[in-house]
Amino acid sequence: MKVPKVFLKPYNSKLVEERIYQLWEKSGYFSPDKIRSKKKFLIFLPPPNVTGSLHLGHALNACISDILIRFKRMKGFKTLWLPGTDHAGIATQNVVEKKLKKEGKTRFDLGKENFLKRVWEWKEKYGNVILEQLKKIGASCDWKRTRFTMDKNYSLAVKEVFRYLWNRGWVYRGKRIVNWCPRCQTSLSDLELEYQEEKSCLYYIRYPIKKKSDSKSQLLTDKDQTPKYLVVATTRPETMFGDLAVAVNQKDKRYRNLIGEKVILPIVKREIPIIADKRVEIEFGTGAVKITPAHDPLDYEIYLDLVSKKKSKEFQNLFLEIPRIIDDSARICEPAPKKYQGLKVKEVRERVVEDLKKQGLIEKIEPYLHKVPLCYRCHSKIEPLLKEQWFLKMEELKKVAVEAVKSGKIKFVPKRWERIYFNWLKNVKDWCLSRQIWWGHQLPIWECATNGSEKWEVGGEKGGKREMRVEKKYFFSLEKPKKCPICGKCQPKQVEDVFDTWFSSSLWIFGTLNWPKTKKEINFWLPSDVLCTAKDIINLWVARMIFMTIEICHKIPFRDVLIHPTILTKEGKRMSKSLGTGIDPMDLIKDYGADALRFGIIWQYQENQDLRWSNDAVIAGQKFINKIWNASRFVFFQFDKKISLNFKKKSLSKCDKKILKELKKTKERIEVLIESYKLGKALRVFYQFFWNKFCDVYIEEYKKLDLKQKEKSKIVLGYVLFESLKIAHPFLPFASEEIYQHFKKFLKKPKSKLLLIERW
RNA sequence: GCGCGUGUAGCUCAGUUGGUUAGAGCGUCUCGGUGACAUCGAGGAGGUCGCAGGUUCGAGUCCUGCCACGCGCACCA
Repeated sequence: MKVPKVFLKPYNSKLVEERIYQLWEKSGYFSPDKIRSKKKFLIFLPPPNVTGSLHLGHALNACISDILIRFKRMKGFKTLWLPGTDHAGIATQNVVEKKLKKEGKTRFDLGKENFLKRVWEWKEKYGNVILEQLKKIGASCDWKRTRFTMDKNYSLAVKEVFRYLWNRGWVYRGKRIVNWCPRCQTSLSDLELEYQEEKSCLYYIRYPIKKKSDSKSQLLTDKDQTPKYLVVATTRPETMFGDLAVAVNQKDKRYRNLIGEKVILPIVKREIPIIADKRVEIEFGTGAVKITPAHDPLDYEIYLDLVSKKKSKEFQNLFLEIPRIIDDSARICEPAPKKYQGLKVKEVRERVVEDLKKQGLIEKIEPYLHKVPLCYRCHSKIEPLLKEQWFLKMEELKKVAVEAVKSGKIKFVPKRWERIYFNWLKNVKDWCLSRQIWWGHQLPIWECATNGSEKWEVGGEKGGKREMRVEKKYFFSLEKPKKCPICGKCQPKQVEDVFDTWFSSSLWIFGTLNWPKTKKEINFWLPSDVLCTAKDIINLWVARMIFMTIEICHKIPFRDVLIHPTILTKEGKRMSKSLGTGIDPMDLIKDYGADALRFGIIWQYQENQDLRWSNDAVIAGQKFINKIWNASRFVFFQFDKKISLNFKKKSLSKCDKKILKELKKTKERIEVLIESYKLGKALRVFYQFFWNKFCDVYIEEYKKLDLKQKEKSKIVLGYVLFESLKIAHPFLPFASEEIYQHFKKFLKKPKSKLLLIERW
């Protein structure tokens, strides 16, 4: 038989990949609906942000999942790899805002409605780029089931989950120091921060001590007297206008007798008490801390303690109102002195220090290295501000999450990542759900317009004290209410805040399975088999999916959590687009082909270690694919007529028996390795078998056989190649499928139209 | 400060429960177009296995300490 013209050397991915992918898609076998089987296998694609484009990390993730899915599909499982995208609240809003900025506009110029229109337009245009890129690397997702976190049904799921949590009494409006991004103009959760080292200063400021016996305040700054100051060390002198007290440790002998006395806050000359708190570290700075409840979480807690204990009754009147002296744009505001108002925090810091110096109130300034929190989306400096936000109580949910992993129902692979998970859950604070951006799911909470009294109560456990609003003012409603259920007469307004984007992500498992419209799919599909993801979203996403899915569906979301390594640059640095250290997988596909890229990624993928990317492995992949290609050509040249792959044991030569034995061993080993996610090793085992055993040894020995034996052995030749193609397919789907399409023509009775669905 | 990970050939990495001469890919060197394959074949060079101790008949592998790099968490007044 003639070898078809397209079967030319060398292998050319450009002539193959698109055509083959269409063949697969058209066949419908990416969908589970076409597969009849009692065994099922489900993987959820971690939904990439609509702002995203594929990087090597995504590619690694996709390769692993695709190998598992393809393997299981060939094993006869009803397989579903469910894809989708995440609306990615802040990230997406920022992208569109940046675009607007180029037009010289802000989102406020457009107004909410028009701005959201623009975001939707942007999403429709660019939101699916990453999914198209996934197709290029061969991902066999069921694209018909592609979901988006703001689909109609998904949005309903968000509301229904919230209703559930609301009815459980786990949602409350609380006052707390939140991480505020002055650029994005929103609160952020602790997990949405990045930290950066910053060289700054520790300022030692003298707070004059008010004389005890004096009824009138009198500053003790006369040079003749021994000046009596309480020296406070701070990195943020500009916040001093918000000070309500100075705290010392009761065990600190230096200050013990000062507790209960008062100091004069410099510049504004306000009297504030000296209080005791055990959280003040004696060794740090001077051992005296200024307490600024509106701008520091620890200070706020100390404040709450004082208020709730009512121990310090004499200070009560000082604590009526917490002065907030930094506004939402990180500028100094009232009640700070007029001269500083409207200026940026950093500028005021310098000015305050200057002013204090003039008054001789700066004792010393030390250089100080510390980490400052940044917004993980726009990298602006976070300003801790006292704010009212919506919180979700974590007490019960965290128990659920801990139990699921501790009991072994959910396993982390490698196991050591469990520690990260448990550690976070152990210390987790209530989840700040509300964001002050526009792009996202608006909270289904409504506000009664008539009942506006302020009633707050301090509650919560130790270390997690909070102020909670207790009076009836807000209520849950799925739709716009016709009548206010609280007062019965007003027209309630929906709260403007939207959900933390990770709140909607936490419902991914069941939101994508058409809950709440139906429970059928959940019952059929859950739990999924493995979640393949990166370590940086273990808490942000994985943990939250675990408790949410168990709480809502009473089923675990997945059995295994496969944490894959991070792909680093050759220098061991993080790949980043902005630093120009990123490598675009699409470029590699152009240069070497998708299979070569997949080979390169999986070849370098070892379970434990972050990998330093090297293109060499992709080159090796290209060579290997070409090797398979050429070996196949050789095999096909042997066929002068259609054959069947059934051989008789009697007719086998010595080398036939040997290679068949090796094949069997290889196949079994690879199966075990794939099942335990050791894909890099599996690929190497196959590589060695095919190249060293099959090509180098068996084919060479075959050539030496006499004509009569060759006639019998060519069936073995074909059989081993066929089996090899099957093994190769999950790893190198395009080339193996292309070769199979040619192979089919030489077979008397080809079982399947596609290698994709050949039985492993 | 606490914890985790890593350190093996020029580069990227394997190395099972301690057991001969420490492996692969890429690169490099020599030779070779011989029935698929030069994106190939045959062969070679290249390693004090981070450092220092210890356990052992025997350590890349186990223990202790140290060094270097990376990461996470806490503190961050």
